[in-house]
Formats: sequence, C-alpha cells, structure tokens
Amino acid sequence: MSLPHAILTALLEKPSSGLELTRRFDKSIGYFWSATHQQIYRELGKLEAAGLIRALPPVQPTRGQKKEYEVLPAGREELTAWVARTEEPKQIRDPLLLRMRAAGVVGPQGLEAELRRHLDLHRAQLEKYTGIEERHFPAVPDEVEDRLRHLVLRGGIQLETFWVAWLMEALAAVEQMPEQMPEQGAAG
Amino acid sequence: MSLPHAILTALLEKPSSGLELTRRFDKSIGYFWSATHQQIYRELGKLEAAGLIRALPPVQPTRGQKKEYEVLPAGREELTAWVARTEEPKQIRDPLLLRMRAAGVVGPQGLEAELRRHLDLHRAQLEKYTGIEERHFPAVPDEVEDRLRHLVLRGGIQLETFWVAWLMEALAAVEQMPEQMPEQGAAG
DNA sequence: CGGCGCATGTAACAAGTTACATGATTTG
DNA sequence: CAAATCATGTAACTTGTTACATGCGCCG
Repeated sequence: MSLPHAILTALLEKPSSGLELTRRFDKSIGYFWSATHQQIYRELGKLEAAGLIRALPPVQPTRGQKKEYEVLPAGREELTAWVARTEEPKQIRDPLLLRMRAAGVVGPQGLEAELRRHLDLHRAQLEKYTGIEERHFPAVPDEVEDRLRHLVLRGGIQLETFWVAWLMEALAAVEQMPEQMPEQGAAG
Repeated sequence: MSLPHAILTALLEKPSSGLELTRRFDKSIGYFWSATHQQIYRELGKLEAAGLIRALPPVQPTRGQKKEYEVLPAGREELTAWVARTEEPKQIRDPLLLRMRAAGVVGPQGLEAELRRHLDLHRAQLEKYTGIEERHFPAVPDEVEDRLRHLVLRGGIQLETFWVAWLMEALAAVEQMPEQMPEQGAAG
C-alpha cells in the first residue's frame, strides 16, 4: 500500500496533473518508488473517491483538459499516520541473486555478459546519484525536509555502491570458472 | 518471471512436494526470493502443464497423497537459458525510503520507533546470515556450486549491513529533530 | 468418532505490467 | 486537413496476498 502514499507525498510537495506526476516519478521519487502513468491515473481516481485529494478547477479553462490535483486535510492525515505505522521490512527479492543461485545448478554460461551489463548500469546510476548529491547537498542541510531528502539519497547511493561492489566480486568469481557445468545426469 | 525459475532451481537441487518446497522457500531460497504455498502450488501446476516438470509416482502409495515433482530436460534447458537472458536490473522500490521522504513533508512523528524496530530486525537477519556463513563457508569453497552459493549469501550479508548502517544514520538524524513539523498552512 | 495437524488446493482480491483507445492541440 | 504530440484513460493479463475449503491420518 505504498503507491497512494507516494502520490500524496508528491502532491503535497507540489500539486500536479497525472502526467506531471508521471514525469516526477521518472525522476526524484521514482528513484525509490517507480510507477507507470496507468497506475498513477488509477490511483488518483481512488484517492479522489476516498476524499483524500481533489481536482482543482482548471486555471485556464480553454487550454486542454489537464486536471490538477491537490491534497485535502484527510489526505495529509492519512500520510502522517502512515509515516508512524508499523510495517514489516520488505524482504529481499532480487532476480539477479536468484540467477546466481540457478547458475550454481545449471552452470554460469552466458551470465558473465549480463553481470557486466548490470555493473555498467549500476555504475551509471551511482554516478547520477553522487552528481545530485554534489549539486544539491554540498553541505549538511539545516532544514528538516532537506536532511531527510539527503538521507534518502544517501540510501540510494549506498545501495548502488553495494551492487557495484557485489557485481565486481561476482564477475571475478564467474570469470575463473569453467564454462561447462560438470553435469550429473546428462553429460557426466 | 522469476518464481518459476526459483522453483526449477529448488527442484533441481532436490525433487520435492509442494509443502516441502514451501518450507525450503522459508529457509535458504526464500532469503532472496520468498513465496507462499499458494503461489507455489499454482506455479507447480503451470510448470507441469508446460512440460517443464512432472509429478513422480508415489513411492509409498498408501501413505498420504503427497506429490513429488522433478525437473524434466525441457525445464533444465529453460533455466539454463534464463541464467544467460538479458533482463533489466530491478529498480529500488522500498517503502521505508518512501516513508522517510514522506516524513520530510508531514514530519517525522512516530517514525523513530519504527526505525528502531527495523534496525533490530535487520541486525537479527544479519546475525543469522553471518552465522550461516561461519558454519557453511569457513574457507573459500572449491566447488563452483558452493562458490556461487557463498556469493549469494555474501550479497544478503552486505545488503543487511547496508540497512543496519543506514538505519543508524537515519535514527541519529531523526532523534535530533523537532517532533512537530513547521507547518505551512494549518499550524503556522 | 471428534478434534488436530498435514498436505493440497480454490476463490477473491490487490498491485503491477503491457497494449491499446480516445480526444484535443500543435505543426507542417 | 494529416501527422505528431500531449493528456487521460480502458482492458486484459500477470504476479503476489489473504482467507477459506477439502481430504487424509493420527491421537485420545
């Protein structure tokens, strides 16, 4: 149940239309909670029906039918309650770790290229995050809001750092392995 | 599309019934890919229909109606192909990071207890993993299969290490914050 | 035989993904 | 006006979650 709260957070930061939200989910918020425009429109409908947000009357009625939403008091209350709510930590569920385990059973043929590709992508992501950090948080921020945003960004940086390190380790291990698996049944 | 491959991997390691699989998913494999018994039964049905696995005839026909499954050659081929397949890395999608961001907007009231709770849980998980490492991998393993399993375990250890470190940082930041948010509209 | 635990499921729902549909506005 | 783009939205499907149903053997 995180998507509605992601949207409430985004709308509190700045009232927006569906497409604007989608774009913001492709940027800052989407770095740790991604969503497609279909999900967002569906959820906006639900939130409006639940009385947590409302559509603003269009400022320029003639120019297109863009709908801007803003958060109602009930929505802010819901978000405040959610921040303090007890929820179990999300367990790890990563396909790449699973593939590594599968490679232990059927052999690592072809996995190396995929590991390299992932390593490049994570390195790029890490650079992007550190770039944002340098630009937006050159010093420890004073404002509570900025401190928490910085904390979230540092979380992203540390996660990407983990992946880069782990993938390098994985590559080193896979590189010095035989291509073919010593098969028990078929080839042995 | 990872659950079927998780099941194929588990069945190659050892043919099992649905419930046995469920239990193994609560242990080793579930550490990085969790699944409930309902998911597993549904997926076993699909895999059997697709000809990737088959049910073994019961060894002791009288004792209950447990169904043991084993992987067919087509299943092994599918898993081998999946290991080498190109797939995009999973983007970060974590509710706790999102809550931290929300706390930046509505204030961090009540979040501290939740952070503490998560910290304890991650510390416990980390201890569990390092315990497994000490018991199962006292030295760098020779076998390919063991090397890859160790790699996966190290991934889990490093991820939990990240969470412990990040949560301590987050707690330190939240502790020295004012309980009330300087509100723009309502309280200001 | 009645209740308990084991093992295999069904049903209903929620969340996320992929493909397509509709209308309106701008641009050539 | 045709084509491209913007903006909103439907539909169908897959994956994951929660609650319940069924049949069997064991134990008292």
